[in-house]
Amino acid sequence: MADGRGPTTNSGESLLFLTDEQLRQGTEAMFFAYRGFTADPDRILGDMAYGRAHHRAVHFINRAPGTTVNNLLNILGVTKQSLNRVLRTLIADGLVISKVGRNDKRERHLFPTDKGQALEQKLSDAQRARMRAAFREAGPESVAGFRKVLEAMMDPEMRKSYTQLKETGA
Amino acid sequence: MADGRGPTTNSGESLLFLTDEQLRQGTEAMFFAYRGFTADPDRILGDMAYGRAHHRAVHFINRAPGTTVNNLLNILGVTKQSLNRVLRTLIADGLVISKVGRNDKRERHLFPTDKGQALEQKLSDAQRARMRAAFREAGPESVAGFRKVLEAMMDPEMRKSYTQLKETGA
DNA sequence: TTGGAATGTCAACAACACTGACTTAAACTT
DNA sequence: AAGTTTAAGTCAGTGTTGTTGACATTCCAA
Repeated sequence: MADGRGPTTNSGESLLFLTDEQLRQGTEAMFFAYRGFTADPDRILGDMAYGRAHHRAVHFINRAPGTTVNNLLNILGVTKQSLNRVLRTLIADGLVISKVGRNDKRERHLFPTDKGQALEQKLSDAQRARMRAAFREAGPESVAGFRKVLEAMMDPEMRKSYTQLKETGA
Repeated sequence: MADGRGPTTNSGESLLFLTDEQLRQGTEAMFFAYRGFTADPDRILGDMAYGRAHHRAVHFINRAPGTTVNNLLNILGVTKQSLNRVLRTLIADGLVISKVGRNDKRERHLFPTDKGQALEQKLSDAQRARMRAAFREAGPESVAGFRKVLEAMMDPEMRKSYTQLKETGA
């Protein structure tokens, strides 16, 4: 439908990469790739009593130790009730420690334990293995483009979180 | 850990894009971008009695009209019970029609109705608007890299489905 | 001291996935 | 013709993850 646009002269430069068909392929690529992206950690988590939400929490607590609950809430984009359920089990199982803030005692700062770090390592090893293979197959220029498009696809607030984390880890 | 690797001479060519830090950033980019990717359709679906699963089903039925239930099952990667729940409501609400196969009467072929096409259009318009903006911002070369990396990240079977669909729509 | 912010908890609920068991009908296979 | 396999659909139960809404606690700040 309204799709059969050939390589018409688009006022000078070719904008073929913006056709509906190209966009639809991009959509489907995101869908299928995200499935692959989560498949390996999901398989590991399936054997335990944990799920994807635990993985995400553990990941960002490892990435930014000492982060507050509220900060984590913003990064993960879920309700505090939802996060709290996950956090409770992680704390109870000794993967995460919650420390009362020194300056502001209302805040709780979250830290991974050795056990928590071990789990994160195990999960991200599996995930990174796939990404490493994909990066290697695609090459450095493709990886740069990959990152650029993904960044442009984020909500502005998420982009801010992403950039902050990026600068932290550099 | 084991992260402080500077720009060492990697036996000739630079493999900096494969460092743990780069891979972690790729992971987080996927996470944040996927959130943005699904945000717009989710907002629309939230007002109705439908969810993301309905979106996916409607999308692929529109994309490949006449597809069988089994085929859809493979594409979506869910159990038939899970798909059936979604399909039942879509058929009941007149968004999808199920036709008995002519050659093989055990099979059901799925087609979108006008109403189903309208919903798909509405959802994918929102999703494509964001992707179009991201593509435009990133540029054609980046888009090519984006697609290349995503393809490499898929499970082989998913990649097959993706390629098939791509050839169908071209 | 009153108001608001941060955190946490309880309860109820919905979406979406899963497993397992079973039925029906059609199509094959021996 | 009888038996097996395949495609689809159904019923029941369960688990994870998300949502609201209501409420308590603690602490900071006006």
